[in-house]
Amino acid sequence: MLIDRKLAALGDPMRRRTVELLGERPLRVGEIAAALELPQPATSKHLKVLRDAHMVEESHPDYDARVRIYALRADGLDDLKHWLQAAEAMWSRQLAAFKRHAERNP
Amino acid sequence: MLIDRKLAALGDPMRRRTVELLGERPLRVGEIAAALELPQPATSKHLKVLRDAHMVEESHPDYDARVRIYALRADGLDDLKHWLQAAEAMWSRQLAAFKRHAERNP
DNA sequence: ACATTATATTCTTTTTATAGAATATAGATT
DNA sequence: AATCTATATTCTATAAAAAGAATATAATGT
Repeated sequence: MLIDRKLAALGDPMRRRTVELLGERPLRVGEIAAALELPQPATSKHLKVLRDAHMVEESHPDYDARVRIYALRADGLDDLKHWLQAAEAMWSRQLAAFKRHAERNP
Repeated sequence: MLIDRKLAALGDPMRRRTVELLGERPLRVGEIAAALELPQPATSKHLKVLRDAHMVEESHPDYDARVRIYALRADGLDDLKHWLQAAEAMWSRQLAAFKRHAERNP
């Protein structure tokens, strides 16, 4: 499921940093690799994970067709937000039930 | 960091299902293992991961001291919510900037 | 054409995570 | 006391993830 891939993708510190870097502006692979202090191939692989999780997208600038620019994907957080909203609802229901239970058994 | 542990914890399908099960009501280890169709030791290990990520907590009922009941932890989603809020802010700033850029270069 | 640059893919090695089996611990039941 | 039950811990094997090196691809610059 996509939400699994997103959570797993963000579970890795390097990828979380990548997302945070892209939060400032779109970047080339090389710039990301430099910022992460990681070899380019490793960086490319992390980017693939983020791409497969639909968190980022690639684009080819017209001034140089070799370059790939990665940017946050507009709908990248949607599933995560939905899951978190549902989780929050569960959470508060469960906690309310627990509270009622505790009040009945003081 | 705790947020890393939370994201990584939720990245595993079994643990995500565990959280969703506990969203209905607190459960014993044995009940969770049965629901996941996973051996008890494996289940205990997943629960440890969730505990270490401060997502769930253990309690000992007084009617049987062998039993451990796991429940969602009240503050379990807080860091996640904060991170997501910050991420959303980044996201929309970045997308707005991209939009401005696109409008300048039609 | 040749060298260089940007990125991706493949392969290998190392690390980490997971499952599964066996055992440990502690408490309940008879 | 002996046995059974609930859960945790340890150990081993396996699978998956990560880094690193080497190579591939494709475009640019000379």
